[in-house]
Amino acid sequence: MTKHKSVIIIVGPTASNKTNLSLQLAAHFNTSIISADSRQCFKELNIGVAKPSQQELQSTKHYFINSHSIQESVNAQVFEEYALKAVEEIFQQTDIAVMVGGTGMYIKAFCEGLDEIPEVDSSIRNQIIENYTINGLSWLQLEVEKNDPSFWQHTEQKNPQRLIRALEVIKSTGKSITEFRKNIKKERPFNIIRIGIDLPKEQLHQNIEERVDAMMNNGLLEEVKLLQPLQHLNALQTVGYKELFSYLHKMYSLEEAITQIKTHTKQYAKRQLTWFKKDKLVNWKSKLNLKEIIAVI
RNA sequence: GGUUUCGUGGCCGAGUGGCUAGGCAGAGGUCUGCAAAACCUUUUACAGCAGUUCGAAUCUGCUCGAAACCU
Repeated sequence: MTKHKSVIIIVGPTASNKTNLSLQLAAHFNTSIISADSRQCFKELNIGVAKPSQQELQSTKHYFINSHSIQESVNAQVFEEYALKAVEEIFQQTDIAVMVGGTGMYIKAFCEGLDEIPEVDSSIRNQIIENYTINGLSWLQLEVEKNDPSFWQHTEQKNPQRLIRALEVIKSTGKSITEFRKNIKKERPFNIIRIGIDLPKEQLHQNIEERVDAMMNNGLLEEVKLLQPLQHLNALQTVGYKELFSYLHKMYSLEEAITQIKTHTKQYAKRQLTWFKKDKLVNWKSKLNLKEIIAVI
């Protein structure tokens, strides 16, 4: 059975003009766009996450943009489910869907699926986090070593997020998280075409600096001030927001905060590239040439 | 002109005879439910010259440079 439906995924670092390309593609194929971005899905975040403009959002249907609240917990599994549904919906109209985004893990979850792990009761999770907050990393390390020694041997032992995850799974299911990790890539009922945008580093850095300046001119600081009461939320541990919270706490000057945003955005872009370069199925392009990309498809 | 204090890697900063300071930035990387997160690896020093010493970023002298005060 050959698959006659396809999802075109545009990946690449932040500020590489992916949004623009995705809009052109969607217009060309008369289809919709699924955003694969862990921050643009939040309706409360606007200027700092470089969303498409109102006009662009009206001209093309976008999924996973403004679809969630920063109060909700959004993660790779939520995205996988949401995006698969969206694709199904799009395929009722046409044979091609466009996905665009920079969140590597979300895209991986969409393409390959995640192993089934039973949902963890939030009270278990909260208790672990509370204990960790009070007793620190060494407590977490001891707990994991005691409860799940096989996982402990093979994990990043100083990475609290991974340790918390392993601990909550074994406490809630009685089984090690390693038992759930089958590493089976799910087969999707559609083709996946991956296109990566890779600009020269100097160009990318220049784009980033210009975009940060533009965000400030467009009122990012005002947006951040309004969100200040919620700054503890994970969704606000975001480049462009956390630095301005620090500025508002007088930890450094506005000028320093802006420099930090630029630096952190460049670091983020580098991490994105590291992730996507590992994916051998990505077809890399250095120019935003629609014809060239359509030729690949 | 004089007195004093100081000069540590791209930046901040500890060290006052022998033992990797550390942080930031830079470079490279990891990744199955917080991923714009979290974590790992890593390059670059002791202003210069001469001296004391087995051994000097650390002590002495001179030179250069900076700051403060005095005239």
